[in-house]
This record gives sequence, C-alpha cells and structure tokens, in this order.
Amino acid sequence: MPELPEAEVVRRGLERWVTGRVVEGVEILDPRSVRRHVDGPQAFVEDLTGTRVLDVVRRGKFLWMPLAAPGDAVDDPCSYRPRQALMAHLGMSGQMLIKDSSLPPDRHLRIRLTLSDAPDPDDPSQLLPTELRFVDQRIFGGMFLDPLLPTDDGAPGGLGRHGHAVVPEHAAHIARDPLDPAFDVDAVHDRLRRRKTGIKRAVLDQGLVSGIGNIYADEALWEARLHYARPTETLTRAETRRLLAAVQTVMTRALDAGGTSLDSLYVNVNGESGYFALSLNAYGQTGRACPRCAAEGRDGVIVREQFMNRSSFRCSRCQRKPRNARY
DNA sequence: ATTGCAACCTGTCTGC
DNA sequence: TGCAGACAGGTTGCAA
Repeated sequence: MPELPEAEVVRRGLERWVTGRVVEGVEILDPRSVRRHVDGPQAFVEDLTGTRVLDVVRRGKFLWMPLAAPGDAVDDPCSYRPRQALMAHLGMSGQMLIKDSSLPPDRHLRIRLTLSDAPDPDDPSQLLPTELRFVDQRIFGGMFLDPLLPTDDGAPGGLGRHGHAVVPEHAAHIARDPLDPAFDVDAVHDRLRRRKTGIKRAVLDQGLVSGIGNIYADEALWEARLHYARPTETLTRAETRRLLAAVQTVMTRALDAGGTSLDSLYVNVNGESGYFALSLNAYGQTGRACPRCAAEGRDGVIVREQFMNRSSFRCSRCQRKPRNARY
C-alpha cells in the first residue's frame, strides 16, 4: 500500500475537499469493499447517508472521518462529540478520488459517495467536484462505519484538527506513528528491548509503531545501517533513536515529494502520482551500487532477499547480517 | 510470546 | 500465442 506518507497525502486532500460536506448518496459497486460493517453493505448505505463529514484523521495507514449524525447541528466543532466515523484503509491498491459526477466511472470503482455542493475555497464562484470515489484494484482495502470510542491516552488520535480523545474501535490497537506529535521514541525502545524478534519484523508491527510498510522499513534500515534480522533485544537506545529518526526523515521527505508511486496504483485525490520513487536508496534497487558506499569509494551493492514472505533490500556491505541474526 | 502461513484479490511481467 | 509462475505498497486470523 500506500504507507504512511501516501495515506497522509490522501488525508490532506480529503481534508481540503470533503470536510464539512454532507454525504447525500452512497452507491456500492462491489460489496467486498465494505469491510467489517456489522450489518452488511445495505446498512452501510443507510447509516452513512445524510451524515456530515467533520474532519479527516489518520493514524498510521488508517484514515477516518468523524461524522455528525443526520440533522445534528454542529455549532461548536470542539464540543460536538461524534459517535461514529467512516473508516478507510487503502490496502495495497486503494485510491480515494475527488471527481465530478459527470466523469465516467473509473476502472475498479468500488464505492461512490455523492457529496453536497460546496464552493471552492480557491474560487468561491465555482463548486467543488461532487463525488468521493473509492477505487481499489485488489480489494485488500475497504471502507466501513466504526463507533468512536474514548481513548485513555488523552491526546488526539492521529493527525487532524479535531482534538477529541476518541478513536475508532478498529484503530484502537494501532500504535502512534512516527509523525504523530505524541510519538514516544523511548517508549518504543523499551518495548523493542522486551521483544525477541528481528528489527524489521518489529517495525512492521503496526501495534508497536504504525505507518511503516515494506518500502519505508527498508529505506530507514538502510539509512540507519541496520540489518533486518538484527535482534531487537540487543538494540542500544542510540540505535533505536537512529532508526526512528531515519524513519521520520525518510517519511517527511517522501511526504514532501507527494509519496511513492511505483506504478499508477498510488495517486493522490486528484489522481496525481508522487515522485519519491526517484529518491529510493535501497527498495527495488537490486544490483545497483549502494549510494552511501559509492560516495565513500567502496563497493557495496544492493541485494534482494526473501524475508517474511516478501522482498527485503539491503546493502551487502554496510548492512551486514549479524552473527546473532533473528528471523 | 513468537512465527509461519494462508486467506483475501487483480493485474503485470518473465520465461518456456 | 498461450500458459504457468513469480511478484506487487497490507492486515487478519489461526495453528504450531
């Protein structure tokens, strides 16, 4: 999927185009894209129709839109307590597109939301596009309505304007991500030290630290010069800090570039690709000289290996396999 | 607690 | 040209 930077690009697009609008119609073109909605796709249509989108929030790779119930007046957005949210996960190939209803249906269009009219903030004489389309080739992603539960950690769930201490039920097990203001590096280090596994497996665990997927795991490990099988219980605090700082800088740079588009499957809400793929140092770079080694006149090369049933990319020289490697 | 694996899907690319 | 197989940004749930 889309990992954290891609999800955040989508969140920003949705925040600008969808916040404040009423969901006037819901059309499900493929019921498999309505996930975990307890009463099924038809109830999803009924429960979502007429609600108003209050905000767009993200934690890790999960996106959600807190909703005002039909007819509820929201005079003070800070005191209104939404009871449910429209949850979305992009899976491996999900897209959220803002389009006008006059445009033809997209290939793999699964869910279509018709939105109330709203003026374009950049040009109030024009109306914004009328639809939010969920497009997903592989159907590993999906949308569903989820109750918002109080959270005991006090801070806002993910990034978003609303500071409610609530989180959707199905995002409650997701840890804070490295770009969350409340992200706690030392707390993650303490949890890492208590685990007995390899570092890459650990950073891909969304319950420990969220938002990291296969691309940014490999990029951050390369940046921090750590092998994916390094045992977590032997990490020094300095190494954990180095790794998580690498995650933060790589993700921030990716966000600035509009995300990583390896093909046309990841795009922002306007259908545009990101260009961080041009800046990848390790992921997908099999056989290329390691950029760091090359700069130092050394001969490290990027190799590809199978790990956790997926590909891992590392430098053969500056990310050597530790003797106590853990898989 | 950790780990491996299958399942959920569609599509593209490579080699025979 | 067809066909089989590998591979692709993720999450969940179950078995060992």
